[in-house]
Amino acid sequence: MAVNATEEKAKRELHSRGYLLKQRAFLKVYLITLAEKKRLYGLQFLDEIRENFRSYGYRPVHSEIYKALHELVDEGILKRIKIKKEGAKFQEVVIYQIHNMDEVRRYKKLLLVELERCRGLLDRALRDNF
Amino acid sequence: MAVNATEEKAKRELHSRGYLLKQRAFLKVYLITLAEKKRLYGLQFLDEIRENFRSYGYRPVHSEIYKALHELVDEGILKRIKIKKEGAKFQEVVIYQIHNMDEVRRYKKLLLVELERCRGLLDRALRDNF
DNA sequence: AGATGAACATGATGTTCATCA
DNA sequence: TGATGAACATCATGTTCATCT
Repeated sequence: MAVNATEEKAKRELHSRGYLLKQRAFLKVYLITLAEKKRLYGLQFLDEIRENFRSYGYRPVHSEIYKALHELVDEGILKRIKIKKEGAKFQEVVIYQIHNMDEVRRYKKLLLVELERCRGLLDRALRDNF
Repeated sequence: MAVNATEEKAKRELHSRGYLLKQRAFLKVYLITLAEKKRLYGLQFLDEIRENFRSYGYRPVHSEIYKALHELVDEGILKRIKIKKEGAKFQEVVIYQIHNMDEVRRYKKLLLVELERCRGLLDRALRDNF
């Protein structure tokens, strides 16, 4: 009895009191999906996401991206790979790749439910107020 | 040149950096719509909204409702009416009613656009990641 | 006890600074 | 200068306290 504490904690990472999804979690699904498709480093993830949402006016900041990436690594979902970047200035860069596919599936499943819940909330608001 | 400062300010009341709608604004549309339909006081608004979103797991807190109501009054959208509540304990209660219909329309128009933008964001995320 | 409201605390996010290559 | 990251600041929201009937 008493609702599973682990579950409660998981919820709090998604939202507060059941309102809309936190930005951090929203970004994390995108980072996972992008990591599945391409080999990118921090600021490239940022660019991709900004570009994707340009028309929506959504423009996340770089520190949020880094924090999200760090969390994904801590949770064993992604892994870090340091790479010497090509070009005139041999700069070191941190690439993120999928670490554990089971964890990826678990997280995405969670987010699918959550995104649909949020969409339901907005649909409801649109119906109720307009 | 330089985007209208008033407009910028209005945006910041809706969201931060273009991410999803803030709870405060979300609640405000509901409070307006409810005030159009019924004569309610603070905690009754809260109950109605909680009941409406029970199945979504969304459960706002009382202080947010009061803050939202106060803002709506400050913005000239709602007006306060003090009423002696019936019953054994003649308690005073604050009813909220529509104050300015033009302001109501203006705010709702703004929120319609915003809610649709947010829904677009979520739809996009669902398509991009699943 | 129910209602209103303010004060205060926390936590998510944004801004700025530091370091490295 | 671009990239990474941490430190720090701010602000939205949640928790707690005070007051009144």
